Amino acid sequence: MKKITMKDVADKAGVSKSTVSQYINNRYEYMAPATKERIENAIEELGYVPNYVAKSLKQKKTATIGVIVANMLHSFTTEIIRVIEDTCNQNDFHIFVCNADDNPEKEQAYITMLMAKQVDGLIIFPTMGNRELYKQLKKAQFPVVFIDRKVEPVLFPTFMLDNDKTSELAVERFIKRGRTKICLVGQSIESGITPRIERIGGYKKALFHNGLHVNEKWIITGDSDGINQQLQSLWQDEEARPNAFFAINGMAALNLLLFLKEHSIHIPEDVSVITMDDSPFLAASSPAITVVAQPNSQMGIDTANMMIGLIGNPELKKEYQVFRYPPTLIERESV
Amino acid sequence: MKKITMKDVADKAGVSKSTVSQYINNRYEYMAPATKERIENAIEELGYVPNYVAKSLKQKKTATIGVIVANMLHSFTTEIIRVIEDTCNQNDFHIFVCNADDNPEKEQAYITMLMAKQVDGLIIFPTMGNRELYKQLKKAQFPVVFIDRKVEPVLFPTFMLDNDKTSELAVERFIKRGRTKICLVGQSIESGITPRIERIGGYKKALFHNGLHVNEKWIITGDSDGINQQLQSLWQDEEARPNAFFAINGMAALNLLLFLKEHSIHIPEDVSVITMDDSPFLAASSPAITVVAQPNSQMGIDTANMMIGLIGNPELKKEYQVFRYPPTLIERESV
DNA sequence: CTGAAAGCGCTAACAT
DNA sequence: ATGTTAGCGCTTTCAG
Repeated sequence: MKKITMKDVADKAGVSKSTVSQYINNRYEYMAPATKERIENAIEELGYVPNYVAKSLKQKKTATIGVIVANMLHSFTTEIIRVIEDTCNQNDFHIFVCNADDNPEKEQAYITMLMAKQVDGLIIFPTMGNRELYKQLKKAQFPVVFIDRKVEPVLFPTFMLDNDKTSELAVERFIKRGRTKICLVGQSIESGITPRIERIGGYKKALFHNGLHVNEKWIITGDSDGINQQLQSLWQDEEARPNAFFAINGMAALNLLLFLKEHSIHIPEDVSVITMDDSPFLAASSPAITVVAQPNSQMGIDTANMMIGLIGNPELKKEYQVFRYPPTLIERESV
Repeated sequence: MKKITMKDVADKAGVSKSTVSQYINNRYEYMAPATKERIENAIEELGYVPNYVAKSLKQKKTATIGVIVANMLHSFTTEIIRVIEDTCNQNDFHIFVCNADDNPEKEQAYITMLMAKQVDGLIIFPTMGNRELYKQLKKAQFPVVFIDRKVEPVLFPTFMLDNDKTSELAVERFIKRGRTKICLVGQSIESGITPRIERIGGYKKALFHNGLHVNEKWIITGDSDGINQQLQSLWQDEEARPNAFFAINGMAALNLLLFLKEHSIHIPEDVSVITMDDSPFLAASSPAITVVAQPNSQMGIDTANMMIGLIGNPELKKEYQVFRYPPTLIERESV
């Protein structure tokens, strides 16, 4: 089963390749209606599909955007990918999604691979471990947009949640309810991932503004095991027990919920809980969990549009501002 | 910022393009060490990245596999994508993921697009709406593998859950607990999506084998609204009330859980619940939900390996068997 | 309105 | 051990 090429269509229709090319690219202006029809039929009969690889080579553009996500098992991520895909499709771009798994080496390998594949631009949830590479991309004036996390200096347009506000929303909700012994639970901040650091910063600021002091013991970060152990030991000391928990991401929320369940600590009677990254299950669970949600769709749409704009006019500014999005509190039953 | 090509490297190293090509493709056999080093340096200094588009055009293969998923917001889907990506990467293939959104037209557009991009093969979660297209792919002997759903006749290797067994596991667990008024909840079966149909079939068989009769009112399918309404009206009639619910996918589970919550129907005191598609949240909720889980990783690995095998030796058989995977019951607190 | 021809960046015989 | 050459399938001037 030989591949059908443009030449086959041209031969069958009795015209030259270039005329077929015109047809494929919807430039019928000066084409005789009869010619057009003959080409149409030939394509139909042969089942011809144009070869984008050849087209891309010639045009030096692929109409595809590489998307490198930090963790694609996260619903936050998939929701954003989905709107990015929609927005790109509307503008005749395709996206090539890669999962860096929060691993800088994988990220680097994917960036190189996507460049080799000649993508027209890159949307990245940066791992924070490839500053040098980002600089090179900037020097090459390659279109890049960051989302969710920022890398200093801000070489590329960056779209992020207002993480300070996020923590403020949670803390003030707890205070309103009269719970001031507030514990924050999150994943490791060792690799310097901005949202985590900013949310902790925002938590401290919010406590301060409300005249509460920061208890370092009430800032728990780590992997599943680490979080669990710290939760355990924190709970030993009855004096030190918090009466409210703010989980700053889905994984931390899970560990927290599991811990509370195991120890038969009741929500909201014993402790209040607010988590981030809404999931339908959080609304369906008992009690339904109050969350701070982020405007995923808008962030995805804006990111994609910025990317498309950059591809159209790849003149990068020296430095960029970070675009911030306001979080919202979705009140349910856990506070 | 001009793109660096192989010619630039060749000039700089004082060799010909073909020698550079040899180097790039790790064929150093007959290459003088000095030459190798000069090329190495030239590449380094120039920051040369090979152009895969040109390579693909020449070699008539792209080392990329297209993956068309039915719904990428589903955790079942993302988990499988992840292992497919890993398996492909280990074999030096890349994957291009597209989200058909359970829409046959989108699926068709993506198939055409991916063919145009010259992918070497296609892994598809089929929407069931493109039988003709599948036949054409078969006729062209194009490597395709189906996952999750089957299309009759089985033109391509197909990897699926043993859906009969799935329902049997749930039904028998309910019976063991003494709950025989078992209601099944699922999404619409109008478009003929196999897992849904098979799970309903399996449910009926399991009831029959256990001497229970099938009550059509206890088979609820539809979209969120539809499920909700049917649940409402079913619950009106106290005589007809089931005492066990089997939700055959994540979305149905959500609707069910929400309904039970709203009506303060307690799990497991009032009704038993088993759902499908495990999610960490199901383990953390109160009560923790018993689920029937599928071996996602194994299915993904086998699917990817089959695809890679097919690409290596694209001789499709006339017809294929369906590879079935056994589900497992994860007992928690909801039965 | 249509055709001829050059070339995108790379690979793979085939020479040397 | 390295260079020469002929395309891969398409687009795009430029002629006619």
